[in-house]
Amino acid sequence: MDGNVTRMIDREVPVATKDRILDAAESLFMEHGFEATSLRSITAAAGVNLAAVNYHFGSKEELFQAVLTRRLDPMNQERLDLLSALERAAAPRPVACEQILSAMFVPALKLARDRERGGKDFLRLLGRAYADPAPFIRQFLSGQYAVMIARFKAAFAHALPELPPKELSWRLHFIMGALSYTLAGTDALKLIAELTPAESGNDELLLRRLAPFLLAGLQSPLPETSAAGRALDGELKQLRCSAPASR
Amino acid sequence: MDGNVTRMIDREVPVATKDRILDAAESLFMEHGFEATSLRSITAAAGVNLAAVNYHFGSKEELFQAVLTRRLDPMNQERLDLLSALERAAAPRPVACEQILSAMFVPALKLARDRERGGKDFLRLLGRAYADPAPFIRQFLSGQYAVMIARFKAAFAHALPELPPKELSWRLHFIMGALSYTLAGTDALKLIAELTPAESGNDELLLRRLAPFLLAGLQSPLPETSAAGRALDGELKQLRCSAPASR
DNA sequence: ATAGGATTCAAACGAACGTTTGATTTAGTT
DNA sequence: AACTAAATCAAACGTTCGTTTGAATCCTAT
Repeated sequence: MDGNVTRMIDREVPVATKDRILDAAESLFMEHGFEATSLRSITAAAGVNLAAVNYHFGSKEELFQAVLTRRLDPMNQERLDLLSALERAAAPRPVACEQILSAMFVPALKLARDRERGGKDFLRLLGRAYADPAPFIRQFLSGQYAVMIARFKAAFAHALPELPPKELSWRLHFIMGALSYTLAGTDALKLIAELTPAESGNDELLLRRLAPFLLAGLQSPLPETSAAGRALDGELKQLRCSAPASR
Repeated sequence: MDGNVTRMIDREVPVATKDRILDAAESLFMEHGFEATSLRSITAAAGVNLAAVNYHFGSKEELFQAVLTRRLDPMNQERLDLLSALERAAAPRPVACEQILSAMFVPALKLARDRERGGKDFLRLLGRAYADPAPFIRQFLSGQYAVMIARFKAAFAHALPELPPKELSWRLHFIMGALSYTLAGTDALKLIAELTPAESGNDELLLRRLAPFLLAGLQSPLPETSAAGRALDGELKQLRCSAPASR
C-alpha cells in the first residue's frame, strides 16, 4: 500500500512481515490479553494481510507462543549463565540468596530497559501469561521454565540448607507470584495511584524494591515459629469454635 | 425440561434462576476466564434459557460483576470488622503487623473453607480477576477495594512507623500480587507438582505458609541497606559498563 | 376466575471470529 | 527469458458470539 516496501539495509532482510506481526502481536496481546485480541487487529496494526499470520505461524496459538519464545529463550538462557558464573565464583561454598535472586532479576531488568527489543511491553505480557487459564499457555510456560526453575531451586536449596524442600517450593511459588503480578503492572487496586508517574512506569525501581522484600520472605522463620503463623492460629481457633456459617 | 422446578422450601425461593446462573458463571469464569466463557455455556450449565442472563443481569459484563460482588462485599466487610476489633483491643497502641495480616487472611480462609458458598472456586476466580486486563474488571475491583485498602494501609503505617509511605505502598502491592497469584492457583510453573495433591488443594495450608513469608517482607530493611539491594547494585553496575545491546 | 406483571422460551439477529482458498505478485535460479 | 517456489492478496468459508424479539407460560393479587 505505502512506499517503503523493500528496504535493503546492509544485511538481513529475511522476513520483515514475520517481525512486524510479532511486534504488533506483542503489544496487542499485552494490552488486551490473548482471547480479546483478534488476528484482524494484529494484522491491521502490523500493516500486513490477514492471512499472513496463518501462513507464517500456522495459528493464533502458535503466534502467541512465538511472541513469548522470541524473548523468553534468550532471557532464561542468560539467567542460567549468570547463575553458573556465580556458582563458579563462589567456589565450593553455596551462592548467597541475594545473588541468586539477582541472577533471576538482572536479565529481566536488562530486557525491561531495552526499548528497541520489546522492553517493558514484553514483561507485562509475560506477567499476564502466568495468570492466563488457557491450557496451551500453561503447558508452554511449564516447558519453557522447567529447567531454569529446577536449577534455581537447587541453588536456593544449597543457600538455605535448613529450609525443608517443600517450604522452599512454596516460597518460590510466592516469589513467582509477586514477580509476575508486579511485572504485569495491571494494578487492579489503586495502590500505585499515589506514586508519581515516573515511578510507576519504572521497572528498574520496581525490581529493586521487590528484591529485598522477597529476600526477607525467603529467609523468614518457619510458619510454626513465625509471629504471623501464631496470629493466624489464634484467629482460626476462635473461628472453629464459633458458628461455621453464621449470618 | 426436568421435573423439580418449583421447590417450596420453607422460605425464600425468590429467583432460583439468578442463583443458578451465578453459580455456573462462577465456576466457568474461574476455569476459562471472562472472554473465553460464553453465555451459552453458562446458561447450559445452569439449566436455564440463554436469554435469562440478559434478562436478569443486563449483560455479560454485569453478570461478571454480580458474581464478584456476591461474595466480595461480605468478605471485605468482615475484614474491616476484624481490623476494627483488633484496633479496639490494642487500645491506643498500634495493632501488630501479624494481626493486621491475619485480619486480611482469615476472612479469605473462611470463604475458602465454605464449600457451600463457592469456596475455593471463588478465590481462584478472584485471583484471576486481579490479573485480567479488561478495563471494566479493573475499575470494578478498584471501587470494591478502595476503602478496605485504605484502612489496611493506614493500619500498617501505624504498625511500621519507620517505613516511608511509598515503600509501604510497594510492599502492599507485592503482598496483593503474591496473594492473588497463589489464590488463583494457576501455577503455570510446575513448582507445586511435587507437593502431594492434598497439600496443593488445601487453601488453608497455603495461606498459613504465605503469611509468614509476607510478614518477613513487610518488616524487611529498606532497599538501600538490604543485601539484595546491594547485590542488584553490583550486577547492574557491570551491566551499565558493558555493551547495552550486544549479540 | 381472571387480569396483569414477571419470567421463561425458541428463534433469530447482525457482527466478529479464526481459518482456508485460489489467484496474483514477488524473488531467485537456470 | 522462462520456470519455480515463496509470499501476498482479496474474498469468502463456516462457526460462534452477545444480544434482542415476541409469543408462551407462570405466579400473584384482586
